[in-house]
Amino acid sequence: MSADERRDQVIRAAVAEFAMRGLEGTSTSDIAKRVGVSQPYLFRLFPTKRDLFIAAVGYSCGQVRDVFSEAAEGRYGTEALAAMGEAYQNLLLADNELLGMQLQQFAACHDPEVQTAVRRGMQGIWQHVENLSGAPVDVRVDFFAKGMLCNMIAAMGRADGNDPMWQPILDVLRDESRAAAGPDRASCEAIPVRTGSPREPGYAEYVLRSFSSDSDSSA
Amino acid sequence: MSADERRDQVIRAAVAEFAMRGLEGTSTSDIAKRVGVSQPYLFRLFPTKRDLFIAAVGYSCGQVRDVFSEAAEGRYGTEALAAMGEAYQNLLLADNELLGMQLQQFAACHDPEVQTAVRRGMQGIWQHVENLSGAPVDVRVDFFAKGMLCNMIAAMGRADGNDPMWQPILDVLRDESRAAAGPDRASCEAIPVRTGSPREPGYAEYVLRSFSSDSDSSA
DNA sequence: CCAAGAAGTAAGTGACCGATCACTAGGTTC
DNA sequence: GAACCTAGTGATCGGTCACTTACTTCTTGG
Repeated sequence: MSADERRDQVIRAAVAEFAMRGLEGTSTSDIAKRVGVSQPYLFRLFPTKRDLFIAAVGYSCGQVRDVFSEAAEGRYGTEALAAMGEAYQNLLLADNELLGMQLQQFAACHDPEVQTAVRRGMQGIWQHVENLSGAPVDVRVDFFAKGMLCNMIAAMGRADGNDPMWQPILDVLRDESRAAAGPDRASCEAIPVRTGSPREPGYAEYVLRSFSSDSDSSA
Repeated sequence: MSADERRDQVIRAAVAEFAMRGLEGTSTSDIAKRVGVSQPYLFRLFPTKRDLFIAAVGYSCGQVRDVFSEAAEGRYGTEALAAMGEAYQNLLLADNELLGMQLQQFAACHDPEVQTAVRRGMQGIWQHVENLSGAPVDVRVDFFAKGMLCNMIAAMGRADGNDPMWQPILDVLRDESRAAAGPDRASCEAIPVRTGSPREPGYAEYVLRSFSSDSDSSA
């Protein structure tokens, strides 16, 4: 298997592991074990654990963009937003690595390099939602705000809808996103949608930047 | 110094440390150093590091409640909510441990015991906001959703308002909370406010539960 | 056929971490 | 003054961590 293919495999495994225990709580052995390679080999593919984490952040942000693209296909304005929101909530219900990475990446923002990567990833998602929906900024702010609240409720394990306290809140989150797509909010319907935003450079770009010519110069 | 006073001191130090590096990234020596006691002594005050983290979660949730109480004093309905929101945003600007604990506690929710503690803490805050504002559930959902979004933007270091991309978003967050308190949303104005919700059992209750009679029975 | 380079690993390193244990100092009570 | 309690420490242990070094095996193209 080529190193690039391996790197891809490692990143996917890293997403799964980092999503559970975070940057500091995950050992490189855990990731190596999941891939099925030796732990030292990870350090040939990625210079440091943090760099692998950053790549995982980029990958998972790309996944979010893909989910949004798929959900919004053929829809416009707030209707697209509602579809994206519903797709996202459904994703949180299915135990998914996306939630974990969302939580862990913000928690790891104390590290400046991680922070920069997270910022870039979130900007990419934000831009993508703007391109897909064409909705005005205040509507998008609402969209993201509620998404973040969904994350927190899901983190607390109350996204399955079996809790008397959180269920009404989840209902509000779901109903409002549906209502927003209804006919009473007409301002966005006519906004032309700029689709096909060029796929932003994600983890692949990172890999290229870091490993374009990884030579043992001292050998 | 009595053990209870020390425990309090340790919890405050733990909040500061855990807020930065999280449950797994913080060493017990770091916390001990900050307090000025030996690291082994922490384990006389708290049985495990995780228990200390849980106590820190409880403490920081209590702080949030206190901030809300102070901000909402003498205000009602959405007006109280707006004041709380503004107080919270100002708190995020001043580099505060609250943000870090917010982020870290959700990231640590993979641990079931931590998750339970976080859920209890957030339920306490949620209940507190309901009591203070008396606002209907959809308004409160909006309030919390935007608070969570503020957290994320602050985590990315863009809460200081010097970023061309995030500034408009922060403006929306601030303006909307103000507008919501304006006269065009009257439904909540008349709702009587139940103040003085009994201070919920926080970390102190935890301490009592765990250390009510800590005896070396084998000696 | 063989050299060069790439994929991959076994073994190891020093640092660190959470937790334990045996112990001391100072005070209180009969 | 013996018995007892509480606050607090030094030493250290078993284990884990990220990362390194030196090696082997496989592939490939001239």
